[in-house]
Amino acid sequence: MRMNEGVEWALHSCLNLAWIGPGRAVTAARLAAYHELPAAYLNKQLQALVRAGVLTSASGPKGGFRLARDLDRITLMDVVTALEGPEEAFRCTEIRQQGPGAAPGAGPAGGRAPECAIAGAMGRADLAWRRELAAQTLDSVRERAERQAPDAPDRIRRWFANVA
Amino acid sequence: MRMNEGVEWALHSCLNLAWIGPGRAVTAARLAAYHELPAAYLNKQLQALVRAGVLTSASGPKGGFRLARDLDRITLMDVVTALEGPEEAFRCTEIRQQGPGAAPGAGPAGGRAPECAIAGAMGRADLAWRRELAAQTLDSVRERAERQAPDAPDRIRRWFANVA
DNA sequence: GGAGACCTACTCGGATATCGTGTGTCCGAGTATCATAGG
DNA sequence: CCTATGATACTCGGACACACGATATCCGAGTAGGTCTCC
Repeated sequence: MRMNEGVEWALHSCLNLAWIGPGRAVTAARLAAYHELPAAYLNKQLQALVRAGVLTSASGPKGGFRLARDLDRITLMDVVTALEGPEEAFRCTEIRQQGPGAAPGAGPAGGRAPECAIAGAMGRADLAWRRELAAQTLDSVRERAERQAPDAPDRIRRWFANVA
Repeated sequence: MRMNEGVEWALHSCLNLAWIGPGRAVTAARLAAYHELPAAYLNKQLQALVRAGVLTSASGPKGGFRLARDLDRITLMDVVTALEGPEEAFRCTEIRQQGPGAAPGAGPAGGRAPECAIAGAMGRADLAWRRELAAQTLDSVRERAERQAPDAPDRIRRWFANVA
């Protein structure tokens, strides 16, 4: 059970976009170059964020990506869901209703069987995870990052300004 | 990000083992047949549980698997960790320290850089997930399952008795 | 009749193929900019 | 000089390969029980 690597890339890119400022769009190539990532693949991840409404994109010269809203209105949950999909990690395949020993009354087609106790338990854990993800905004992450490296915003702003 | 399907199989098998009773060992083939699962592959998952100390195994005739301890001393966390490994889903690859814009002082080799704020935030979510997994014992799951299907224990016990 | 050794059948355990999803790459559609020509 | 038009370069967006891990399978090592033989 391994999370898509693009989640890390996307989160860093969102923070970088915020530090650069909403003034202008930044291309996927620039964002990728900053961390030496494959540009086309990062582009793919950013597309997913656009579909999810976290970023906006523009084609052509002076085009690129920019944040669709402020960091304090973007949660970790938004980014993870955009890239990993809405489904939870544990997928109940209802094997309890398969095989010779399955309960006769509650067939898969018959329906209205109460939720599998195992799926319910795993679902509670998943819910706790999502709750924590939704409780943390990218702005809170940015705040912690700046506390650890106060010079980061300036350094990043300057680097992107020079390259552009 | 999808969890190993074997987790579901293992959890159901543990519950079945508990309902059958600690009297005798059950082979992977029997456990698999009950849900029409590939026997050899289920065997592989059960092996992992043995390595983790959740089950014990015995070879030869009258061999098979049995619970290493009572259900109330086995948590969902035990099973998940046994099959998925101890690492968390989000792996920080430290891309913040890669590329031309990386902080000069805190190289990967230099070390003692404070934890990445993003990894920390994702880690908190992972911790909430694991905490919930560790808080739920298989016995509590069994209890809920029996409340939903009170006839399940008897039906299972009888099926395994007949086949054996 | 009893005990010991051998044989057999059965199970786990790990090494070996196959498949699917994530990872990475490429080319086309669309657009803002710039140069150019005409009024 | 100002405006309209076409060419151009640049960007995103989705279609196309590749790789690695999960899935599935198979065969060998080890063991308990049964059987046969010998005392």
